[in-house]
Amino acid sequence: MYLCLIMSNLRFATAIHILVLLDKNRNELITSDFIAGSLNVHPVVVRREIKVLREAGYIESKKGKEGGCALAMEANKILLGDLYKLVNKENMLGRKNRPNPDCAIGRQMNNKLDVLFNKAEEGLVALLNKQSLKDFSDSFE
Amino acid sequence: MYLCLIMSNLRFATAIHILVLLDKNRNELITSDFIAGSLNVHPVVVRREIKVLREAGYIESKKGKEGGCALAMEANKILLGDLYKLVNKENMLGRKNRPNPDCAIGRQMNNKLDVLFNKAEEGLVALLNKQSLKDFSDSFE
DNA sequence: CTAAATGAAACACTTTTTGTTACAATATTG
DNA sequence: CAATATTGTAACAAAAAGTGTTTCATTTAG
Repeated sequence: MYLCLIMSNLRFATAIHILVLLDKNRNELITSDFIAGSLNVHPVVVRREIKVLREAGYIESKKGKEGGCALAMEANKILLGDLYKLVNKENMLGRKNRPNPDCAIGRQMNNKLDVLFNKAEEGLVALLNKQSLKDFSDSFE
Repeated sequence: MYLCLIMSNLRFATAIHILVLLDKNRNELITSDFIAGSLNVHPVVVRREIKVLREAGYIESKKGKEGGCALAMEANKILLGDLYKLVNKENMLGRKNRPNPDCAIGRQMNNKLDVLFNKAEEGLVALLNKQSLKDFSDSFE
């Protein structure tokens, strides 16, 4: 398991933005250019995140002219904690030093930090999972 | 308030390592060189973190020959959630894009994310605050 | 005075993250 | 079938964040 405690990238904000737009435009195919316009980033950045969301089963996309993407799940089944884990999959664990193994404390430190970080991660994900994409999206006017 | 969800730096791990060493060597002044040896990093990196811990009142240091630093508080008064906030003070809020203000969704997004991130941060800090430096330090053999 | 330590600034280096270009593949429309 | 609009992806460039290092002034003990 991994733990990310500092949101040092924009991926969670980007992913949730994409999903809200798709939820607000159900029954339509939305292009990455349109999403990029709302997010104010490059369309390729959007497509990168779309790939992750698609592979996780949250959305599906259609290639070619008149293509675009749409939600592939009910919005109330998409939980924000799961989304958080998804976009931070690779580097979830809090970063650790490589302490001196000759030091009695240093030797044990990373195992202790792992325990601490894992507990924190579980709590955080559980907390975020109390809210679904639907809850979040419905809070918009 | 701020929220950091991904631990993309080593500062929390470094700060907690320093504090555990000081707790395990109470009644002694520990040099940044000694700490750096245990952490396996440059002494200046240690002194940078020591400055933050000192200004927060957790430790005090003595200059000059035979100098060093020591805990300035009881270890059970130092809560890990507070420590987490301290080392991530500047960039705690999850990072956000700068969405297009002409988009009805984009316009509202960052306020909504702030609410979400603040709630998550509070929960995370509360969870970490269940553990003090003493609890953590005592778990070492 | 000398030695050992902190304090702090400045800069270099590395890693992470984001932005951009380019182009192949695919599907729709006429 | 040709033209067009779109996704998908790779490769690279640029920017930002984080860490490492050098340097030196200051302080204190002996």
